Amino acid sequence: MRVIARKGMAAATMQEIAEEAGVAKGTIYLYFRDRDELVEKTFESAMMQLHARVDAALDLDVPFPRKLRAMLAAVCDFFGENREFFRLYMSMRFPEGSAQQQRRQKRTCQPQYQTRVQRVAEVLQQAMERGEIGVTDPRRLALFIIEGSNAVILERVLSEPPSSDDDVDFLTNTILGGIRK
Amino acid sequence: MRVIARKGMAAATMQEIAEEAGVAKGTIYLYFRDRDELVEKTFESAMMQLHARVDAALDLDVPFPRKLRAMLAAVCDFFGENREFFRLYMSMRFPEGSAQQQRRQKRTCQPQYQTRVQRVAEVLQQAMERGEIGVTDPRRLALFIIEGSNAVILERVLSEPPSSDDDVDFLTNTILGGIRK
Amino acid sequence: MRVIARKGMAAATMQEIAEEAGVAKGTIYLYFRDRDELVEKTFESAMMQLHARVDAALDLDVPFPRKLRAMLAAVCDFFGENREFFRLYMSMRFPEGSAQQQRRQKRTCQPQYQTRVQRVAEVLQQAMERGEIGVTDPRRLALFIIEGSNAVILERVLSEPPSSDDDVDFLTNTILGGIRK
Amino acid sequence: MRVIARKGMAAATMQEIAEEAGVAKGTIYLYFRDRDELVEKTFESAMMQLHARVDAALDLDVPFPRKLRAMLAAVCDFFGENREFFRLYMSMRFPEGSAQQQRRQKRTCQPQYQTRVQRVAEVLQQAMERGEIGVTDPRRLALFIIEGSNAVILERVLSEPPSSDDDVDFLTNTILGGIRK
DNA sequence: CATGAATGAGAATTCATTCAT
DNA sequence: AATGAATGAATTCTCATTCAT
Repeated sequence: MRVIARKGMAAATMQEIAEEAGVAKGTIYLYFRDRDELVEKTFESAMMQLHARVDAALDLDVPFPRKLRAMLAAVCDFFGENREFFRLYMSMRFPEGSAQQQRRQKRTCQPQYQTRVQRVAEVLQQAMERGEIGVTDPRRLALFIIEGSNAVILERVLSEPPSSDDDVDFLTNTILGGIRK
Repeated sequence: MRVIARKGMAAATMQEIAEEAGVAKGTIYLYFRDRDELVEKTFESAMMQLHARVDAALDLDVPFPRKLRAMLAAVCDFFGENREFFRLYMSMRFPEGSAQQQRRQKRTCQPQYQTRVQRVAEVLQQAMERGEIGVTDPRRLALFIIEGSNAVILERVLSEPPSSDDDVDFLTNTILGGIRK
Repeated sequence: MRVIARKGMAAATMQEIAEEAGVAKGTIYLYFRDRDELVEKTFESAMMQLHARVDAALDLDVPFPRKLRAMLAAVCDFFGENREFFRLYMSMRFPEGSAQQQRRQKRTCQPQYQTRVQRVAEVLQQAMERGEIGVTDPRRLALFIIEGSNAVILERVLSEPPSSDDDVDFLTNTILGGIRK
Repeated sequence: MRVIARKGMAAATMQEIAEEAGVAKGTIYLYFRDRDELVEKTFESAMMQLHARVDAALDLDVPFPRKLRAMLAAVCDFFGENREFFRLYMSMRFPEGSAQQQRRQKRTCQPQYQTRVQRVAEVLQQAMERGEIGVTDPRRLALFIIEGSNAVILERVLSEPPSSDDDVDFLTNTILGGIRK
């Protein structure tokens, strides 16, 4: 995961991954059929961590605004602690490589992403049903919130040095209240 | 551009690009020094097209809400017409490859992206100064709007078949009014 | 000839030769069947110039020592004026490339070299017959004199800046008198 | 070394070298960074062998004429046993290829040649100081003897079949006594 | 189990040669 | 006659994968 995050999915070599892992190249093949499977499993494992934190926030039994804020904080923390993870995240959304590789990645990685979108959409749906927020398409809203937030969070996390402006406040307010005066 | 968009920046081979272009491999080298330059120039050219449309929308002399809607419509149309371009767009934001390649890509491609962010931020700033929208950090707001919108637009463009729900309406309303009831 | 001398036979490209000649690449093929023929003809032409000067010296009707000195002076002058020619000269002696290329080069270039050796050997033979020098194998002697002299001459010509020690004196004396005290 | 000697430094391909070595192309790159390093190391290794033999002859504690004869015999034997090595030897003196390659070759290969010249020059200098031979420029003399001898030795070694005339006698006598009657 | 040397398919790049203009 | 854009075979180099130890 560290190597793929650093070099990007396409440029990460088995040699470098083996070195970082402190094993020989051949050893990797005792645990993964081939490079593609390694990348796949790495994705899954990385996303699990993000999922776990986001789910914990979404499972809180609090009013929606606090739930939203908790989720944004979880994402913010996660990317802050795993500054290079974002590349895995991006690679996963838009698989590269041969048509076959792309099909395979899509099969295993997209579900991971879709799960996250779906989870957020469900929470939004509940909030709509409880009258906490206006009614609209929950799925599109989930996408909008997730990626809009990611962009803001990544901008800071990737900048050197990361400034401490409070993105969570900014995002919570913008999402809840919009920008109209 | 078609090949890079289809296979991803790292997986596109000179052979396939040549075939798609209907020329021989060697011919490409008459027009580009090497693979890196080809990718670079392809980026620039592709982003120019998007920039041109977005700028046209932002240059309209209309109230901010209509300007925002025009911009979203421009992006929506562009990605609808160039369904595979999005991958170029994503690759550009997070360059892959060797450290050297990454540095080079950062040097040439990031500015293209930053230009777009900056352009939107300026328009937002103006709207704030005119009292059309609430005052906040224009740059973060630009990032949030651009990537949140992209996510929604891409979701539809990439789905088969693209449904006709009006993303522009959805996005305009969500951005302007927020989701609070 | 200038390009081959500068870059070496293998590294000289048709493009660079064309540029130096001030014509287009295609034009060269109006005058030479292919690259091999160009190299061949270039060799011949270059050697002609050296031959002409050496022959003029060897044709002088003077005692052998003066003839030897005149020949050495001719070679010295020639390499001094054509500082890069030596590379052509070396390439010719030991053809490189595929077996086929080597055969072809050997066929056309070796005779040029052999002609020079033969010419010197004849003059030595005459000197032996006239009792001007001791009797020995004239062909081996010719080789020894030619290449021994070349080495000394090239050393100076290729050094920066060429010093003015008199190689012709040194060589004439060493060849005639040997090194025994 | 065999392939470079056969085809010449510039025309030897990695494929052919691999075949001759009985390994796959890729294997070569486990032992040499790139083609240039392979050529470099091959030079060094080849010259070491020649140096070792020549040095052994020059280190003998015998009068100069015997020392000279021993050196010539060493060279003669070496080229006789390594009939194709001469091409390496020649390539080394006059590097070909791009300006960059030439610079690199000059840096690594010329010293090998210069070492040999220097070694012979020192022995000549000693002989002069001991009054064994006439006083003259030892460096030029070394060049003259080395290359003159090489030419004679190669002529025989490269001819098919090698005749058995004694080059060592011929050379020793000519160098010591000159050709004057 | 672990290793890492060896493999060879595949990618980028070069350059002699052709041919329509 | 001259041109130079286009070609594609040939070459260097990389790296996922295998397998004998």
